[in-house]
Amino acid sequence: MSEEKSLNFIEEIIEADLAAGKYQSIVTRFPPEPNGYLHMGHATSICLNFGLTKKYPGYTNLRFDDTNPVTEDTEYVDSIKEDIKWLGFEWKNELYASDYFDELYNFAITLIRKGLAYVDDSTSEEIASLKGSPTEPGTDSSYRSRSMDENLDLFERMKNGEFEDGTRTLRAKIDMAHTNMLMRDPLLYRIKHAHHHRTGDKWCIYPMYDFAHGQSDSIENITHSICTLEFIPHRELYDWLIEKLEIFPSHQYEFARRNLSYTVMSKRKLLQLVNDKHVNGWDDPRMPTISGMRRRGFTPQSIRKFCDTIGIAKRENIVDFSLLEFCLREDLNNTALRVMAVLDPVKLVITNYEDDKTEDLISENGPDEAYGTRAIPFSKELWIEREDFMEEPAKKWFRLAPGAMVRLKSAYIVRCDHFIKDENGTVIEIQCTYFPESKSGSDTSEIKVKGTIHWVSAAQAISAEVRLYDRLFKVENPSSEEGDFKDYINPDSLQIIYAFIEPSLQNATTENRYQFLRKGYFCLDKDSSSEKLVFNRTVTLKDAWAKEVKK
RNA sequence: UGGGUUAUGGUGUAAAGGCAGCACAACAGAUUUUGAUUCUGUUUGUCUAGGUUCGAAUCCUAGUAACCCAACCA
Repeated sequence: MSEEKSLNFIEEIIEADLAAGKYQSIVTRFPPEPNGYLHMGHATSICLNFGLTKKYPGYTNLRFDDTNPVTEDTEYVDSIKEDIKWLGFEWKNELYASDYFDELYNFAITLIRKGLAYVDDSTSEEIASLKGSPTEPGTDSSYRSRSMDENLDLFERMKNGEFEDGTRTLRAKIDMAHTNMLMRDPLLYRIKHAHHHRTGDKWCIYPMYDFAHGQSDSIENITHSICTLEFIPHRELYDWLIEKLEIFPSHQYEFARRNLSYTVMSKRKLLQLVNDKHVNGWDDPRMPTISGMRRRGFTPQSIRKFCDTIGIAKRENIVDFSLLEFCLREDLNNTALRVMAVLDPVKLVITNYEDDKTEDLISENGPDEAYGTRAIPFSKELWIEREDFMEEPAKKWFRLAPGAMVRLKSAYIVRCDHFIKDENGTVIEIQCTYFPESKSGSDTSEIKVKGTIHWVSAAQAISAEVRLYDRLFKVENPSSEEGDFKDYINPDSLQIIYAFIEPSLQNATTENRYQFLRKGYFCLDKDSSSEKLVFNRTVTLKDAWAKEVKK
């Protein structure tokens, strides 16, 4: 009795291919260029490609598309590998387009011998002007009719380093009047005297994307090469090269990249945010990078669930950020340890509690009994949340107010008798009496209260820095707004506060996730030390009262 | 003004000529020692105009809108 989950269009293609016996098993690949950090958009591609070969027989390669030495670096290779592993996926082979440089060079010679490629001495400006426009055909380069021998000779000399950068290129000979601009004699190789992160100074000519990607797919026997919509025009060239080279026929399929509301998702824009110091690096918890989200406290499960839920299609989209938050909270609710922390403290004094007494009260650690319990110190002076007291209570107010009663979570019911203000009118102390017989777990008081609030004992509380994050942008789709996307940055996306947290948190670890009761999910930040704890707010809890207040 | 791709509630995604479904969001209620969780229910949709058909989101015709393509980037 398997639940009937509908297939996305790529799964349909794969099932048809498998059913027709076209393939016995499939091979996919995740092909990042190592020139930046992975973000949520890559996560969809990773979940798709690796997910496919979990569902169907076959495997997925990790292939670094490193054909442009000036932008690429091993620093990125390492972070990409770390991010994929963290997301919970394993690649079959770790490969590099640069592994195929010799083979690619020979492919180019094959093309020249077939009269399908030529060396062009034109400058990039000349090439651009002869290219035509989408509505006008291009013009043949005057070098297009060079003899095969001359092409072979010049291409070899290009490889040998005889020419300066930009003085010559190798181009495919297709059709300068083609309606698809990419088929107008596309560049295959360019000269770059640059150091490559893997091949060093061995090469001074490097293949273009179009002459590397499809060929690498073919060399690896990739059956389904999945990319995003903007590569649709490339498919015609992809197929042309494979056909002329007579190599393994990989096929390209395209899906629409997923966009998330209230953020941006292009390497270029993310790089600007980092360079212009709008965020503190690629792993800033506000960034939609995998490393940023990891630091923020996202779990791999929640990201995988999200990718699975939004699915795959070919139309333009902006996914609600709230769906990501839902997937996050769903996972965190099941795993986070429950603790108490007061983010905006005000003193609460229990006037009828003994002055020097401290008692240990028992509180549950997690969402169910399996997580066990722990002892929390309770005493006469506590910190409670400032927003849990209202001098003049609103209607439907369940919390503290003069004369009102609430339960202190895992402790006693208290009644507010007095409060003290400073000269500015700010409440600085709330005085209560407690009901000893209302003790949590053995309550015989028969007092019913509607509200339960969290607290920490003032004497034992420890102080911690807490970083509260909000959305990075003020608008749903910063990229589609007038002017520069950076004009729409939310200036209040980071708020740093100092909170009182319960003493057990002294042993907090980065592996654990915590729910600060009634306040949200938090995780320990890497900036923490034994003297100073730093927590990141991953996401708030849903807040029905906040909605009520808005009305 | 050429070529390509796409159009289903506020959002994302199903329905391969036969009941427009699912999830998020929103709203209402129940439970609750977290105004959380959980549970129950409600609202909202096939781009437009024609046509074929017993029957159309799906097929046909004509429109409309959005996105992509003129880097020695990927």
